[in-house]
Amino acid sequence: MIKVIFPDGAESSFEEGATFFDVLKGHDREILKRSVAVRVDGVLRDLRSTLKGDSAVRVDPVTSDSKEGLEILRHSASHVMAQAVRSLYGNVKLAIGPAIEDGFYYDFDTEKPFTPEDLEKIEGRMREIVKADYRFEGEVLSKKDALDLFAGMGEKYKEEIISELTDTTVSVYKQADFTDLCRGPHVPSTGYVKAFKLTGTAGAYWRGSEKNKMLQRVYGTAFPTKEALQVHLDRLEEAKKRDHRKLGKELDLFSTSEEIGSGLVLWHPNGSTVRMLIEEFWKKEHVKGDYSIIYTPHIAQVGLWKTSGHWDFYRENLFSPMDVEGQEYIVKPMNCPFHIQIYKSHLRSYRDLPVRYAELGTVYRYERSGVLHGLLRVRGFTQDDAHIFMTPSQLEGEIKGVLKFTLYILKSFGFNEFDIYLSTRPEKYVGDLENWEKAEAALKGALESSGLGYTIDPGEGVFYGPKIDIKIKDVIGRSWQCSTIQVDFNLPERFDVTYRDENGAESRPIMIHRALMGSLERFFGCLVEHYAGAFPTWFAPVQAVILTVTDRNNEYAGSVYRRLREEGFRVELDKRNEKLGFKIREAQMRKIPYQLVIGDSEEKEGKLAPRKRGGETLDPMPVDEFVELLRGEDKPAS
RNA sequence: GCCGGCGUAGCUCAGGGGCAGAGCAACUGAUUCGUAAUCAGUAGGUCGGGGGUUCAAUUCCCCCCGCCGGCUCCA
Repeated sequence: MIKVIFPDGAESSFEEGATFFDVLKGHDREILKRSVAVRVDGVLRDLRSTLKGDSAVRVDPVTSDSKEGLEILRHSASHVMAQAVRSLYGNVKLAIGPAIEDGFYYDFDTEKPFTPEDLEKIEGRMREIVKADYRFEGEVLSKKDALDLFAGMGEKYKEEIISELTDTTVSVYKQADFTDLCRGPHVPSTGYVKAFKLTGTAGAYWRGSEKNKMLQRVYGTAFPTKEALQVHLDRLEEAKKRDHRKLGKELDLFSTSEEIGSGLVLWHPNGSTVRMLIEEFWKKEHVKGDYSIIYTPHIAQVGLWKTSGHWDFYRENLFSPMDVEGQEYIVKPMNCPFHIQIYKSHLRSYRDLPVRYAELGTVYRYERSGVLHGLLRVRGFTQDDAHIFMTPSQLEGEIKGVLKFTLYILKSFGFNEFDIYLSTRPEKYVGDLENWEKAEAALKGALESSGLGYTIDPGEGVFYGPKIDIKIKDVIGRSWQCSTIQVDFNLPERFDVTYRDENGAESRPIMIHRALMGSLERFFGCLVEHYAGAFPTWFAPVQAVILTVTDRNNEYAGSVYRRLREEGFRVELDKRNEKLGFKIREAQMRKIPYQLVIGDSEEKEGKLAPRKRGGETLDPMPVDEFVELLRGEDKPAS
């Protein structure tokens, strides 16, 4: 007999050879219903596998609503999909089919790419397979037997995977006549994959390398219940509604033009107003934060970037040089060399440090056409850039200061949840190891003494130094990479940046590169999606629109309009000969925070009747009172 | 850059080898109206661009451009 200990502390005994089905059945039938696998002394196993060995084991059910369980479910769904594809299309080779963040995919090597109709066909066949409820049966083979098996099936990708495994045995799973290489575990049978949907196709390189063959990937998702699947699909719908590209058009915020070129953004008056307000706020806060605001040119001699190292590291992303009287110039891909030149325009003393230069610097990078995406990935964008030059002993304190400043700015725009990452030295790097270690330690120290939780992203640092990235969470839970704080020992070296230390000796300062919003384009796109276009009053392009009920009210409405304008508010006056309902609808669709209704009764009493964007109507109030109300909202969140 | 899809009026979209369609927006007129669409009329197009097949191409084929979903990349 083997003693089984459950997570709640309960214990029972079973014969060796009992399946985990039997084990759970005796413990809790409800949990068994939701279980897709078990953890046995910490190791994931199939429900169908059996108890053996030790005198006592701990058994934790893995339910489909847990993170692990969901992964198992989705992984099984990918096998169901592979089975469907295999049965529908003859000459298909299987590559890999893992569970991912929001679902699963499977890569196939096919003669013809899948069409949307194929997707429906595959989904239909998957439903048949689910209905047939085939058992997932695991089997362990020797490496050689497995190689023979998959070689016999012509599965060259599986062969490649197996031959690179170091284990002496490999496991395979079968359902009906379909066999796949798989570590497992799986749900007990295909019937468990009740709620799934195929979501798209894509080309994907074998093993993620451009040098390899492009395979056909099919994406799908699966959930424990139809309801959970629907919630997920609704969330995708919601994200679609918030898409900044769609809202950008609807709210007349920005556009791009085929005649101008890809990835180059035109900021329309509405979008420009938001940007202007962001920039004004940004500048004011940077002055308060002891930064000097500077401006630098858009083109410069290519030598600057040869010195910086970017010419070697990022040449394929730089726009081609232009010839200016025999000198090669490029349009700038970053601002740092300019800031360094300003620093170097004087001899600096340790007493001058830290020196903080901030610039809303517009840069241009040649992004490959396939990667462009709305405002989030463009070829011309404005960084809210700054470079801080400091002594080594100032480093940690400066990083702390930047962290605090960053969170303050982000919170001002209504973002309150963050994921913080510390990216360490990548494979391709410059500089010596000692400096890298110092820099990583300084970043870590600043995070820890600021009491901020973070995740380490190994090898994701920039070639010249480690960095902290802050991702903001939007209102529907998506992450956006905006802020970055990078330590750099390299550029000061390359540009021979110096200061005189306490002993009058020439010393090397350290630089921090940092951007809080990243780029204004990206940050704006994020704001659009976070607020679904309904911007807070303080940076809404139009804060209020006055709506007259009839022509009789035009004169009074005009005086209210002038008053609000004089107070500095962004107000419009809609005195078109239209019904009130029509004007409200239009203002509502433009997501203007306040609609101010003025009819005969308001006019008589010198009032206005505010209606909020959400539909709430306020009692008519004197104009002065509304001025106070609006003034109260016309400022950042924190 | 690569794989796939798409590109028709300002916007959203229908159509399809034989005269180019709707709704909204625009414009004109009527209506003076109280919290999400008043009515009528008018105008609007190189069907992304170039080439080819055809008596005839917006429709079929090829190339290019742009956009979308991914892959790869992202200082």
